[in-house]
Amino acid sequence: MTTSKVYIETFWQIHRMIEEAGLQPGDRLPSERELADRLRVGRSSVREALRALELLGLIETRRGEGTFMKPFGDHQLIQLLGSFILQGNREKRDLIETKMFIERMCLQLACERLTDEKLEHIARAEHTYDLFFQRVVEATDNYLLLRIWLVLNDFFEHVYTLTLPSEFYEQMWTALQKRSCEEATAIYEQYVMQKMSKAN
Amino acid sequence: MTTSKVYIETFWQIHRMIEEAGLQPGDRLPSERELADRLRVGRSSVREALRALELLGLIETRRGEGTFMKPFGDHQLIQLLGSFILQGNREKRDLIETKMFIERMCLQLACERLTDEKLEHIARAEHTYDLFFQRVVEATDNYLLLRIWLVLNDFFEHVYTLTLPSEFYEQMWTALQKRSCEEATAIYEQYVMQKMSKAN
DNA sequence: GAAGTTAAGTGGTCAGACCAGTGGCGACCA
DNA sequence: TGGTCGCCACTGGTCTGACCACTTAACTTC
Repeated sequence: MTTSKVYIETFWQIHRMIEEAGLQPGDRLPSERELADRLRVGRSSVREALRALELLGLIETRRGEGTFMKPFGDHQLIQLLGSFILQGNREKRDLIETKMFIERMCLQLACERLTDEKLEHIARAEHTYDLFFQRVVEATDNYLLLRIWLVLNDFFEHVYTLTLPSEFYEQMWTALQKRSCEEATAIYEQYVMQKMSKAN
Repeated sequence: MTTSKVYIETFWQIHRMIEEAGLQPGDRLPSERELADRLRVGRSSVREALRALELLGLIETRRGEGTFMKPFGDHQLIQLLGSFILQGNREKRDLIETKMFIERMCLQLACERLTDEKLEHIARAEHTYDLFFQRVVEATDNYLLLRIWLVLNDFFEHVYTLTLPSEFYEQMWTALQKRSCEEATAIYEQYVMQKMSKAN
């Protein structure tokens, strides 16, 4: 009311600055020190504002290089999911259930849309669950879905570590190569869902 | 995997602390200085982590008083995020595709878990798409899924208005009453997906 | 007992220092 | 000439200590 918080003010000023300068994805923002200087606020306030912009997915910071506009029209609605974090086992169950459902959904979509190029990309992925599956989700060509999955996976990693045998990755890749939705789903259920049901 | 940035680590540590202490809405968190002391990081890092939690709607800070758990149910973030949406066609496609997929997922889950009480609740819902479907999603008993759907729906409403004939609601309710996943899915595809494919 | 004062604690902000990466520029060498 | 190496300026990341504005509660005073 009386004095609005500086970092909020700064947030909007930077946001306006981005709009007025017409910054495009990949473009660089002024350095934190210069922003602080220009807006006549402390660097810490600038940083708190930048954190918000980062969380919203508008910018990306790279140490030693600078702050950049993030690629893709990245409406970060999904971050809202963060509000679910309020404690409890029930939320964990919900998280696992939702994540598995979405992953199966992605497998289906991937089978429909998979290009040879994307297939190659998946093949080259390391045999860790998150890296492998990220490429599968990318193959769906649905950026929103990717965002949702990334958030779910991020939370998931703080709860469990999922390691699967090499056969899983090999069989899954074979199924994807054949674009066989049924086969991919079956493999997923056999390995992942079985393992997660035991973990509960 | 390993996040080198302190403020991200701190974010998760505070989050864990909230969980383990079982903090409820309205409860107070330790002061910034105490958190910094306890987690052995600088106060500025604590503040950047708190900013993130605040943006996610988990906490609320009151100058001179402290930091408190926030009651959930706040839509303020959605409004904030709303100012960032620059709707491209690709994003629309992703939104519609994802929302429809999730709704079908919810139909499946609802058929598995639907209680008579929830069924009644659905029956009493008005015949508007969002109100009807919200109750369906609620019937899945998965709060995370509900959160995701609410966000998707919120944005969806800024793009389209979906009106369906009464038959849809009646047929759907009949299918749910029978707990028939196949039937419900078929009705969904017949009415919703058909209509949306034309809208594109 | 009530009103006013004080002191301690809290979030908000700033300035300055240092660390750790990045990248460009110039000196040096083959 | 062409390449390489190393220096240095600049960037984000972090910490510290200081001060302000505000709240609360204990204390003093009438």
